[in-house]
Amino acid sequence: MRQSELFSKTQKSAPKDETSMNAQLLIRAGFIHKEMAGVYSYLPLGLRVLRNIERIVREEMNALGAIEVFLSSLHPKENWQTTGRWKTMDDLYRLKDRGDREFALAGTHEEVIVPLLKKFVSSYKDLPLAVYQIQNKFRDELRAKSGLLRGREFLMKDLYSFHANKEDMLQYYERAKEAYRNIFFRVGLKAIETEASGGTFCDFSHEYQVATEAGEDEIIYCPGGDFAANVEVRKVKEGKQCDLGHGPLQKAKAIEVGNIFPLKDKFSKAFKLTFKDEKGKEHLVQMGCYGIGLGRLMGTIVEVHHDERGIIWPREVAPFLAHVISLPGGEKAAENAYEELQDAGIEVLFDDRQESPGVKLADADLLGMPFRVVSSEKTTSEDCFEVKKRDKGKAELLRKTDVASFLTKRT
RNA sequence: CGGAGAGUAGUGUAACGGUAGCACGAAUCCUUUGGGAGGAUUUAGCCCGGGUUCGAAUCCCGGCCCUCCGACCA
Repeated sequence: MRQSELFSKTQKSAPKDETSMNAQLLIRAGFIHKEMAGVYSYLPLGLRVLRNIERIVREEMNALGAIEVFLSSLHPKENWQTTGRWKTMDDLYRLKDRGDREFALAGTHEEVIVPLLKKFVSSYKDLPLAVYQIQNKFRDELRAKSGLLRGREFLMKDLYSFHANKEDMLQYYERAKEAYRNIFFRVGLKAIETEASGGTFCDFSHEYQVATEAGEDEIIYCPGGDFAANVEVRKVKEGKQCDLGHGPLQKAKAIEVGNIFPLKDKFSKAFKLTFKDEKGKEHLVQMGCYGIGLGRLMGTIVEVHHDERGIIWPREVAPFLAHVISLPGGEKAAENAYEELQDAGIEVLFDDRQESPGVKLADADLLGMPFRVVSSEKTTSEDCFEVKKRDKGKAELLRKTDVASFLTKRT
């Protein structure tokens, strides 16, 4: 993509009210636009990041054997009355149509997926079954905050699994953990699998927590990685020695980027979602549900991967792998590099704008592509390009023909 | 929802109760070009509604809205 054709622009200063790093950097860099507190639009570069996160999540969900659907956002009030949450879910958006008929705006989708599956699930032969979607959720947060970290409207991947018995559900639950670990690793986050409360749903759940001061949760974890719990479950104390000799347990603030629940029959009971076994006997379906907030994930990545100059996107989620910068004397070679790198299958943002070198280099740091490829009078005279990794201090001169392989090399 | 702070141009920031100014951005032209370049000309603003006052960006009241702390939170 040519930067001269990109309508979003960078800002030198962040909006004065934004104190959270992800909001400051993503707004300054033109990735997102705030419509109101907790509600954001995604601009071209931000959308590319979001789509990359979605792609990773889809790949891992599909590998888990889950099937994608797209459920409605407007829900009949009756479904929410059936589970009792029309009254009890405080952050549920409730709305009326012109005839005063009431609806819920999707805050989550158990109320839709469970009754939906009643239509299709009746036999043990229909199980197990796992469906997921990537879709907006709406929650009437009393206090939306911290940029993309807590919104009123946000993109979520929600997976629901359905099983003939609890053992099968718990087995799938373990496989889902594996998928979640893969997802967080691929988006460049070190997520700690954390024991957490099951809330009103079940005895326990697991959260995926990324330790950072920007977080609003608190976890206690073993530095050796064999135990972690949200402080809400109070099973252990900070400072207690780890049983396996990894030293004292530590406390840290963290962002919850994922949460998985062994629901059992909580919702299948409410909607009477049942199946008949081999002998014709009827049982409640056992369920699990598994969520990841994708916008929050993007915000978390920025919280963790940035420096004083801007964002440092991990490779798999970066909007483009390379940022080709055309400086005076290197314009023509830059054009060639733009075409040739794309021909080699590399996604390139090409800064072809008529701006001073200082502006272009500062913007490259702010936007945060993993590689910066500079073409100038100096590099052209040596038949080279200057290549710099965003997270490394020094640049190196590479022969033009070596650049593509250098960028695609996994290091 | 409780508490605190803030709303002035696209962004950031000034102005004692008395002419709304500066920087960046944007536009035009000239000169520049390896870390947010210089000159000239131009563009654009007091969150909304009341009140006090000769006069309100400024003081008072109400509302809206944003941020932060807390509470809440699949």
